Amino acid sequence: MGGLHLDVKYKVICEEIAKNIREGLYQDTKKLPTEEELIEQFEVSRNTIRKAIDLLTRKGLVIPIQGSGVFLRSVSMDGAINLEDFHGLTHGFGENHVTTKVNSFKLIEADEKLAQVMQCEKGTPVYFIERLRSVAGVPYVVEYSYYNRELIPYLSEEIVKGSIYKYIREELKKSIGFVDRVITAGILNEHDARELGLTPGEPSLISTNRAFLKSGVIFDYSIDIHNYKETKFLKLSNYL
Amino acid sequence: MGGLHLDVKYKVICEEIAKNIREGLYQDTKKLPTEEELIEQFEVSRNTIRKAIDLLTRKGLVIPIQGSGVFLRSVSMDGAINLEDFHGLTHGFGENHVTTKVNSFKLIEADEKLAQVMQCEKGTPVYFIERLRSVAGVPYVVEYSYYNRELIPYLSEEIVKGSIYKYIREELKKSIGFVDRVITAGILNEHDARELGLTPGEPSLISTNRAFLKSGVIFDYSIDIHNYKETKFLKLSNYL
DNA sequence: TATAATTTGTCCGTATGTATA
DNA sequence: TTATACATACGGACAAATTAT
Repeated sequence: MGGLHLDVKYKVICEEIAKNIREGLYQDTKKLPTEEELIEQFEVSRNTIRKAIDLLTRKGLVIPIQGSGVFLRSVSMDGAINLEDFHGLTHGFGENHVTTKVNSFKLIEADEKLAQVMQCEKGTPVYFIERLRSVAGVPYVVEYSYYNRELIPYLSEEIVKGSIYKYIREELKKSIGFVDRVITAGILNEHDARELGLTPGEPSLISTNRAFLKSGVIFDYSIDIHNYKETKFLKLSNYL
Repeated sequence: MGGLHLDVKYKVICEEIAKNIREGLYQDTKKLPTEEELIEQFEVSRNTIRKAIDLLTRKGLVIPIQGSGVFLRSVSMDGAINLEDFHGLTHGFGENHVTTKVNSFKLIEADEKLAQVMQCEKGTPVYFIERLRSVAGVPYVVEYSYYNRELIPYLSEEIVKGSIYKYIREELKKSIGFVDRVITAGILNEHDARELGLTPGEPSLISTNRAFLKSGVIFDYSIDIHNYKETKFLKLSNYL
């Protein structure tokens, strides 16, 4: 799940509690055990428990209220993309439900404009991929992606058919550090409309993304044209 | 900043550093001083500095890289709504640039459907407000808002003309706890198109929001129909 | 209504690990 | 290899908000 270093205590505990939440373990009280109880349960310090809860909070699963407890944040996330906890479509919807049609897969050289947004040299070899991704058989998003080959040295039709992010994490063992996402609405052109089973001129929900490795370099630039009838972005924020 | 309890050390330090960033103090190195230096500068513990940096990271201003430093995250936020750090239009764009036209302002009773989304009793008195908000003279968003009068006991035409959130924070002295936001795209109807100076059938970028007080109750439910030609949502995420 | 108990929030200090330069 | 700089983890003390008595 992105962080990958699951050997870290607070992340393990976070995952464990998240699993408990999914399985409905806290449904009677609608809140987590107290910090004190979790400390005993996991045999770690208070700081570590608090870091785990902080992670759960940032993912939008719980909301701590001083003096009262850590409450489940019951929001229906089904069929929505949680912007706080997004690691690719397959991770969110399950590998079985997501099917991918590869419309284009080629190696190109970055022109001036692409080089600028990807913060690389002009002429850098870049994989260009166009994919139509469907969820449960329904066209969901047309993705236009660019991957810097100097950072992602090998991609194949096979990999591109599945989850590229999963490949980067699990095979290349590279850690994704952070992502910039700009969300807008636009008008479908003929090509994208046809792919999505919609009509040109209808709206689209667009996400333009730049993904960075932990070292701070951009390895992926992509433009996602979403089916506006199917896509919901979820943003669960806490006041800072 | 919303949290308001600026008497808390790490929030004060966060604001201080944010101000420094805005003023270009770290532009030469493009990174913050080391934790050690910040500890000396602010005369606090390492934990407190780290909490401040954590806040800055969550707001999307910096990105810490282990072994290297805390780097400025140079993303142009101009004209965009940063989903991580949003406390009302006026807060983001400046009070002078935002003008508000109140199209409707009345007290109603929550019907079954509204009561359900606002998690209140059917029949609860609720303020209904329709506003057109413009930025620098350009129509930006049509807002349909519902405020629970049992939580926000008084609203006037005057307040509604300005920033309601500011009023809640500064006059009512209530702390906003968290917000659920669902972002979708839709098709403009005749009314909203006219308000936004667009054409019916054109796209809209829609944000449907529920805002909670720290105690966990919903005080505001609103549907924002954004001018798709003007609005960009920004989501700067770190991998968790 | 007032008090005490419960529960999370802030802040301090220290030690050790890990990634980068 | 060494030094630097952030990450993880432990411990304790007190404050603040809520809940129960």
